[in-house]
Amino acid sequence: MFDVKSAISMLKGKGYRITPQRVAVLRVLHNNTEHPTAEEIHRKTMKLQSNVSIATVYNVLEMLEKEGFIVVLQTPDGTRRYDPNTELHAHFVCERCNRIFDVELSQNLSKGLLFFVPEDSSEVKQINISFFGICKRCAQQQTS
Amino acid sequence: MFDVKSAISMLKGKGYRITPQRVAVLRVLHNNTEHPTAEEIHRKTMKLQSNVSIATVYNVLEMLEKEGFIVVLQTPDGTRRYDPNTELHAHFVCERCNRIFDVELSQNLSKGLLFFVPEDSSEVKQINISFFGICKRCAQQQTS
DNA sequence: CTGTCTGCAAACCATTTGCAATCGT
DNA sequence: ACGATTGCAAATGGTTTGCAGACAG
Repeated sequence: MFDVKSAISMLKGKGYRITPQRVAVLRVLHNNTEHPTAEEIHRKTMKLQSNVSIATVYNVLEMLEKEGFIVVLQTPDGTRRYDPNTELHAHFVCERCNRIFDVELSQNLSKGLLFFVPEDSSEVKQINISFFGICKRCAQQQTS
Repeated sequence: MFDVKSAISMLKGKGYRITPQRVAVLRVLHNNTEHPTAEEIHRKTMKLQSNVSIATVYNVLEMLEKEGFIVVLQTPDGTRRYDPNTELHAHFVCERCNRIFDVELSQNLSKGLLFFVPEDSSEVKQINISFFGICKRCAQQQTS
């Protein structure tokens, strides 16, 4: 998980301009374990910085992913969610409410997985492990 | 991997009508390891059955997923791809050309993964393991 | 100052939807 | 015959784009 101050100085070092919009998105994502959508990030960012457009949120998210500060998750409903935790871990994805929960993996299993990285591909940049099902909260509600 | 004839009889047993469109989509997906998009499936299906609309392809795919004959994969570019191989296996996803390649996992690792299925969620219906990177073919081409 | 970054609003495009006509059973 | 299924064409909605103005360095 990045630290806001050091993330800012790293971005500055790479030549990026430090705009209030970028800082606000960084602050929203910092320590965020909710796997928010772009729209949710936009809503929260506007509370810190009223003049932020959704287009800018997408711009900043794309930049943060490119620079390795966040990872992007595709959900079954076709939307994307953003995760500042870039360590190898798994997700449980609720197919009803589309929320995502973190699932910790053991060191052993993580290393075991890397063993299967296909060698004929140049480089594996990311690994995604997802369990799909219905979360506890949705399971308790009637199945309409 | 389903067999076309037994898939048809299973669907018939469940009360589904056996339309030429459904048979054609089943035939396109049978033994298909290309992880095609809906549009690719539509194109190939039309070669077997000229009167198939893209809406019907989506209908049939949704039904086949619901009945457990195929699994749906989300790609980084936001489109969906369809896989008739419902056994637990991993994928290598090329972030440049968006093609998907199968990666076999050992029995041991598969079982190890199941160990991490979160117990406080009612039921895990599917597990997805994906490696992201650049495939050999794309890596050989110049990086524009 | 200068070129990057932003906000706006339109464009994009995979997927979904509504409905009348068709066709499997 | 009857209701499930289809094709059509429009709608949907998350994401992207083009561009003029704003602003960080």
